[in-house]
Amino acid sequence: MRSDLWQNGFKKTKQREAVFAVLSNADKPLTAMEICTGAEMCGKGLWLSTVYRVLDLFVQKGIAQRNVLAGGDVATYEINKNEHRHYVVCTACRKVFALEKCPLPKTVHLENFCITGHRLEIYGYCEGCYAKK
Amino acid sequence: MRSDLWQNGFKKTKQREAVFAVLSNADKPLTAMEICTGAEMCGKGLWLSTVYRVLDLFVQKGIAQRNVLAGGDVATYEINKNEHRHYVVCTACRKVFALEKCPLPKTVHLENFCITGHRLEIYGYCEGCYAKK
DNA sequence: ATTGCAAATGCGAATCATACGCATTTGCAA
DNA sequence: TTGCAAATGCGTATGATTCGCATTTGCAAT
Repeated sequence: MRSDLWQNGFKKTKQREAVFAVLSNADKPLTAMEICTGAEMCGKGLWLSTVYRVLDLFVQKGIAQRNVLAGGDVATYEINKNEHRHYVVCTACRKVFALEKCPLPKTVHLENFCITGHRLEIYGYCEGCYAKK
Repeated sequence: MRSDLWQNGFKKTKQREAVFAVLSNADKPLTAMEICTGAEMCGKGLWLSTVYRVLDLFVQKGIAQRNVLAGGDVATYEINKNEHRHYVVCTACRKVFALEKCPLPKTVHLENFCITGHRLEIYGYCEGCYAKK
């Protein structure tokens, strides 16, 4: 775990560590609910509203990123690795796969706009769902 | 207005025409609420739940597309033009601008996945908001 | 035109994700 | 060890979206 994590002026708590741990071990973006049920809180419960608060903090501090995948209606969160990640979503079964590298050229530039990031999602049918058609 | 629109087996109603008209005249994706208040229903009110139902129908039939722009929590809808569109979002003031052309190379391909589309969003700061920092 | 009926809408209430409020608890600096 | 600001537990509020049902309406058949 990053040792500088808790030195940005905010307190180290079990809840925050738990949320961070779940996000760190995930290979895809997770919903607040998934984080809540997936968290190991040494036997004690972790409240959903706390998860949201922790996530808000992480997003604000740049530790995590929030987004809503295509067609979905719940937000998902992931650790903000500096190399950005993109996902492939099956519109039939809603499974999510990570893309290894960003297919976007590095040269993108815009007039009168300061680009800080981008979001790319590819959607379609995964092998299994395609077969079913 | 497309003349084949109402021949796909569903009824032509004032409400559907109104929603379609608003979406057609928009130059950016709109929320259900914006569509609701923007609709001209010859004096009569248009209910939000009806707007949602009409939008669901349009999405199902491929007439419109639904998405949730980065950082936001409400869905937006737009007419599904065959040439796809992408947007630039200012994370400070939440203004949305359309991108003229897709910067993604046409050659993107994936193993074991049938790509039907993609979604790209660029975010950052618009001129005004950048100046304020 | 009129009729009949399935489909669509008006309207309100339900649901679900997310935010908020406040009393209690907990890190951590002094 | 103590004090206090910050964080959490826990419940409730809010806002977007969906559902249910009685009424209305488009349209095919008469």
